[in-house]
Amino acid sequence: MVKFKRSESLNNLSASLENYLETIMILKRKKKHVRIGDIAKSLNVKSSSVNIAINFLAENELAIHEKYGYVDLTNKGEKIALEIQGKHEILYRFLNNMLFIDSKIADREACEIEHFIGLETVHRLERLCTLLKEYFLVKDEDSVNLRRYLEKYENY
Amino acid sequence: MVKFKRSESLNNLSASLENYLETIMILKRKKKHVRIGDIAKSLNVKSSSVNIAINFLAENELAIHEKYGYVDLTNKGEKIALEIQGKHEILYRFLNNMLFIDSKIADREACEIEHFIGLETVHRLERLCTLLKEYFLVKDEDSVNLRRYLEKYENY
DNA sequence: AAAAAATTTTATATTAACCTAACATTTATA
DNA sequence: TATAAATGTTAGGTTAATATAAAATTTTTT
Repeated sequence: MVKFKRSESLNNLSASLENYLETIMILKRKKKHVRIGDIAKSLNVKSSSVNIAINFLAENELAIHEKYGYVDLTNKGEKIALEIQGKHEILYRFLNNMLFIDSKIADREACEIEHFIGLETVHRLERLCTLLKEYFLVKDEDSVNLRRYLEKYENY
Repeated sequence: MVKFKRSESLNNLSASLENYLETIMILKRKKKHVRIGDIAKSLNVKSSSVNIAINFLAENELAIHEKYGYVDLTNKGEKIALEIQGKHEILYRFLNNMLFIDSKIADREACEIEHFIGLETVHRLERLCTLLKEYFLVKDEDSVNLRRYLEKYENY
């Protein structure tokens, strides 16, 4: 029964732990009170796995969890969650609105890439999107043409 | 002593195994003969770890490895390695030439993202780069201006 | 060619992230 | 309110991916 043992100062979280933080935040927006089981269902893992991860986050002051009670984020945890969610959103929009990747695939890829891309990079990506929309995709027709051009190699 | 046990048909490789394939290919271009130790040095892991991974790849007909001898790729292994390297290259160029991300950071991020982004997505990304260069970054000045615009939030 | 050095392999250990199964607690209901 | 159902927790496994240490093999040097 090996659990989480990254006992040092914990300056950077794993993709998995980042996902737990992100999921708590998303669920909180819908349900107000988040429980271990909600997180498990949302992430498609067992509640025992969630329990261990959340307790680890709680030990590191990123989440709050009373036994058999609700799960919440600390300020520090929420800050990180918001950051990741921001990355996800920008990546998703780039993939879906600019590259016209199918929304399910775009979401899946954004969900992975968000853990490996720096804040500076996503900010620049966001600005590139804005710029392209303003100066390059002026008319609806432009967007249709871009899509047509990008999709040329669809059946690779 | 738990080793790799994904004995099923192995339709998709882990990021780690993809990196081993990619590394073998890159080293082969420089040295002709690749040894376990070269891979270890290149990936900053111990040769014992490399040994286990390469033998697993060999069992799955992606690499060739004679005891105490050289390491090579099978055709199947090379095909995968080329695919990943292609993704890396496109991602790197996008990050570095379009978003003006520092080359070391761009390389590091490309090296992670390459394992999570689909072929279709990178192909569209590549085409977007081509298009932007042709129609949007016509003069050198355009590129300078784009860079200035994207770097506005450098100190976030 | 024998000894020393370097490299590779094997055996064992560690860690993150999951799992199953059994136990504990809370909530709902008969 | 006692019991059943649902939910949460704990204990113990499994796997991928690494590590360390020691044994095996190859290469180099004396």
